[in-house]
Amino acid sequence: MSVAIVWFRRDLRLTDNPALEEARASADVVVPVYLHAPEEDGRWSPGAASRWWLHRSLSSLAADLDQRGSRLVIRRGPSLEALLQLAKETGATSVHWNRLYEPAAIARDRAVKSALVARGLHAASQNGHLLFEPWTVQTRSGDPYRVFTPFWKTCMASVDGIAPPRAAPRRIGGGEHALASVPLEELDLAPRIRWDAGLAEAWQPGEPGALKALDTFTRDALADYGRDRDRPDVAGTSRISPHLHFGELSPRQALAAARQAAPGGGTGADAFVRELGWREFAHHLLYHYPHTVDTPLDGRFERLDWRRDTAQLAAWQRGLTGYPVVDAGMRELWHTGWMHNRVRMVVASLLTKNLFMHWLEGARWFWDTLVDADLANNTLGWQWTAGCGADAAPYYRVFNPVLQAEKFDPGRHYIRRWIPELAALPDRWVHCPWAAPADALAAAGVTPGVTYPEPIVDPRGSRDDALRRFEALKAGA
DNA sequence: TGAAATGTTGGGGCG
DNA sequence: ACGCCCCAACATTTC
Repeated sequence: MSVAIVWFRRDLRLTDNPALEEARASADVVVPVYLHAPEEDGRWSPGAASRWWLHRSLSSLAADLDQRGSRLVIRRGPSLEALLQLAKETGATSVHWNRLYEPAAIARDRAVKSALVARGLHAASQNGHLLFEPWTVQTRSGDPYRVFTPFWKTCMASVDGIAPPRAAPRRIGGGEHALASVPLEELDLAPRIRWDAGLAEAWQPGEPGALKALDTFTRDALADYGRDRDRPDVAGTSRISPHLHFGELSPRQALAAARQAAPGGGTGADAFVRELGWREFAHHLLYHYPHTVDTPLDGRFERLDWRRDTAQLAAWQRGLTGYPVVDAGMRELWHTGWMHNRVRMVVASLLTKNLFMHWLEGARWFWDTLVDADLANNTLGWQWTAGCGADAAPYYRVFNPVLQAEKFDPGRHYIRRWIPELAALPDRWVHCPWAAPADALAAAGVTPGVTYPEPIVDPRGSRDDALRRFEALKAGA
């Protein structure tokens, strides 16, 4: 009886899982394993919200495997030692996994693969995480793309070659083993202090929840995605980002769902597929420019003297900046582990371009609080906003929180939901309470500086200030 | 996947 | 009927 190990990492699904399929095809018995080795992620080991999600997703995967006659083995790292030990215990002759693209994961996997091979084991990695692997997309001159549109155009030229997702196996078997497994609870992923009620209410981690989210989205929101995706007050987005991050869903499944719902394309489906493209682009950049996790791609930005102000940073983190749309976003993040992407850009712009604080401060906070925290997407997003990344927003692109709020939360529903202390203000002042006359504030029960903060910075002045600071970069180019 | 300043155009009020 | 002014709406430029 031949035995194959499937090493689950961030591909916590049974559908469209190439490593699982390959293992099943090549051996009589498949042993699924998850290895807990956060130290192997280096400085970007999962934050609190990610760990919360992982706990639940692993629990879900274990249940799904049980249903199919299999049984998940959980072990602690180091990964290589754990795999060798497991191979010894099971007599496995091969190890299969799906590739990751973070620098630390690439280095670890490379070392693991060569060590396994050196000990006579077969080690095989697959693509289960991307539509286009980073080294397959390049400019005419053979360089990586640094601008999204031409990158995506090149990708789309071969999009028809992407294989349709494969169905999950009905039965996997092999679960009768008596292999030791660390109880999930012992991994200490779930919070000890119960701050996670809001997360639990908002999300269903695991493959069934992922499929449900994708299905709900394609049914209810895909057609209007082009129009509604920028609206934080509307359920206009897919909310599949954490599912994609943990691989409870493959991008191929998302692509296929969009095409199935709108065979001819359609603006909603096209806009959605384009967003999948940004995810691809983020991974492309991270693969080719791994130093960007903590260093600006545009080297001139290393000279910038970002401000440090722990009180202001704390106000930003807690949703107490005095800008309703910013505070609404930061509170949505804290409460649900997620923030609408339009609002992410607004809060990031305020931090980096009005408060002029280092984008890494924001990246770290997002990393700890987002359930979809993803090194590729987070790095691209923050460098884009700060203006120091590939295809970045130019330094003079500063979001005006009031205008953005007017445009994308016209009904004030988003603000009223997350900033209840402003809910009674008339529409006119909800996005800019500092401009409201005293009697309107009093009537709404708002006392500036007491029930709701005064703005932490003056947007006009700080914008001009930031532009001056950035100007020095241009001069030194 | 900006905002603000500046420029242009065209309709309507009015003498 | 005409020119003038105002200004909203839109386009372009600049940061």
